[in-house]
Amino acid sequence: MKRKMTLKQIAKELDVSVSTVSKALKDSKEISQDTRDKVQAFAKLYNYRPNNIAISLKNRQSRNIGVIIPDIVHHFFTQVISGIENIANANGYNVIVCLSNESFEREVLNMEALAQGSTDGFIMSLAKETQEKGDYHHLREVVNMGMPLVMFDRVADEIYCDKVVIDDAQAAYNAVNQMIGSGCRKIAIISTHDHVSVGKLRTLGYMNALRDAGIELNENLVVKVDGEEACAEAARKLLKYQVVDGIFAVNELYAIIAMQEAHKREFRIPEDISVVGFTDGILSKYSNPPLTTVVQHGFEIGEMTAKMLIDKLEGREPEDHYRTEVIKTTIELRESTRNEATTTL
Amino acid sequence: MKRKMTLKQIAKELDVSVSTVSKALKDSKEISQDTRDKVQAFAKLYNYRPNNIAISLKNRQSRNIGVIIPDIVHHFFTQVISGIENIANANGYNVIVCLSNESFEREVLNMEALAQGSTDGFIMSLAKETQEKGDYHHLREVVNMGMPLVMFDRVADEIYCDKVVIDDAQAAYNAVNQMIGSGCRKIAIISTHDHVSVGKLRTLGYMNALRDAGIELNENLVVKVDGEEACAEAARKLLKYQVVDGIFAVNELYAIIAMQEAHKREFRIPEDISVVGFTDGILSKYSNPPLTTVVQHGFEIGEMTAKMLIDKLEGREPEDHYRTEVIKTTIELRESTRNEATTTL
DNA sequence: AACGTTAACGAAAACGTTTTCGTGTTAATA
DNA sequence: TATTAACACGAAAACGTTTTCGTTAACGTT
Repeated sequence: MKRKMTLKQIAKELDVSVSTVSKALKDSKEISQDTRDKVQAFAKLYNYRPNNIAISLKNRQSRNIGVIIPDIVHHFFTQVISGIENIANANGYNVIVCLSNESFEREVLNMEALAQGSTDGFIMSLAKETQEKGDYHHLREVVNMGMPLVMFDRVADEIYCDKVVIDDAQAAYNAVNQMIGSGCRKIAIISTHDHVSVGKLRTLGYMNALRDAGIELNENLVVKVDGEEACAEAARKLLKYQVVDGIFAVNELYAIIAMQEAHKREFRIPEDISVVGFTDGILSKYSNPPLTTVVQHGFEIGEMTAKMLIDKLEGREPEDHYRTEVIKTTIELRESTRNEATTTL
Repeated sequence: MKRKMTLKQIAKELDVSVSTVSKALKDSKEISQDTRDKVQAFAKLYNYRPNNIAISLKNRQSRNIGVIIPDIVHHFFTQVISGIENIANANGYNVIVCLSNESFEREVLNMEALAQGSTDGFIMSLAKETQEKGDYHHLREVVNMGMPLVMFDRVADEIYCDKVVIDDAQAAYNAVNQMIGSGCRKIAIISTHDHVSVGKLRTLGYMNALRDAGIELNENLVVKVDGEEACAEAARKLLKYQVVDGIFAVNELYAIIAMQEAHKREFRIPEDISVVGFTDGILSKYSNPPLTTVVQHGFEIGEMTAKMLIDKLEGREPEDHYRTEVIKTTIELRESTRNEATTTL
């Protein structure tokens, strides 16, 4: 490993002091033009670059942003990372990505490791396990240390920090409302056994939409499942034993699976049954027929989290004041729904 | 921002020297049991953690791995990152992710920024622009500095470093061979205008498979496209003007698009036409019918790159000796092909 | 009494910066 | 000529560690 050029070496070579070199490189007028030129030329020649670590130590900041997410293979999270990276990069920050893999322990370990100087602040979405446990001591700790924290998507209400979320209930409401507008009356919802808000909120939006349209809630059309197989099974039952003319699924995958089951039973989509998903991903775009979905705008969420964090880091926002930004969802109308001239949201 | 506990503070509080504290915390027997206990208790009470940055500076290593990839929203890359993260984490390394967004400039900038102490080594896949330019000075630079570099997928042959790739030609050969085995004789290939090896190699494998099966190459069945629309157009022409009983696409998306076009023209899949894609992603699994694909095993590729890098970093591999690992691909047989009892590869 | 040994600790250097506060030299001013 | 101001630079501290090399005191050995 070749030694890297340092101020000290330059100083020695040019027979000046380290301070002089440092100042000369910053074009400080405390140093004569002559010396400045000499130093700069030498530095350029040997391709001198200041050592990030030394600067971090000196300034007590790393210019790194720690991102802790449950998992990276989901489209939504990659979009968020993309957005974060975009803003971070533009502001001279690097992004350190850690995966909790939905594990509480790894989430804690990762946070603790990064919190000791590696990172100036955190952006995170909670692991499922963490949500179930409801143990947020690690979050409290970093917040108490004065490290800015921005949570998104899966957030902990009881932690005081900046947050970026979508209005799940409203988004679900809009989606279901759209289905109603296109003539659906027997709309089923396929949701998850969420220990968390997300599933509940989306179900709530579903119910409100029905209520506001004067449609009575049929409990048989409200199903909660975990896993692909369970979803397929539930869809089969739904289609076999119930009268259904619309299915609203709380994620993309469940919607696709429901569509597949509908196909198998020879339902026509969207003529016989409309299907709407949540979280716009690549599946929705290329499924057959393409799926109408609620778009969460992960990229914008990522950008927003990064903006909020950097604002805190650079002192543009007061430390002790926390905001919760709600990012608007939209509906991407595709061919799995009958899209009359109803206003798109 | 509350000050973090440091050795110096502990020393002051307990009225001993910094060195004593440092040694006591490491349970050095140079220090009396008494003092050790006292120091450790105090440190625990105040939740002392050593500052990563200071340690990095001292040890001249960051325990960070820099990963530079063109883009993160593709399933393949997220799988690779997952694999990297998995191994890195297990070995006490963090992963810094930077996106080049296929831009040469950002790739260079990111590398240069990370190379100054932030990172002990790099794992990367080249941006398209970089490949077109063929300008690899930034890679040379980090290699010359003695920083380990591992390239994967889109690699630069002329750079001496560790590499992890798949055998594109062989994989394509196997895929096409599989189609031939199931009775296809008029097999088309939809490839990209790659300035790079990948497209060429896969086409080569396609040709070899035909040759070895004694099937004459029909140039009309070899199409190169860029972009989704172009692909759809090409598929339409293929299906309209040529006799085709199999389509091999060099990526997942093109395969799906080809299937859609085939559906529109009322071809039955796989009865009339077999379709095979490359790069197993979520689309393949949930398309209708599910798509037979060549699986690249991104997770394993990621794990391998991380292993190789860490081996170098920890001195388990000689600095000046470079390996190229070829990760085996497999074929995931699904319902877009007629899967006779031919050996799966 | 002189010497060596050991235990327990501290001082200081080092990692590579930045920044404050001198200090010596020269030139301008009173 | 004496004073001041400007200029050009260096020394040293600081960021938080780790590690080497003392140093001191107590004790045991001849």
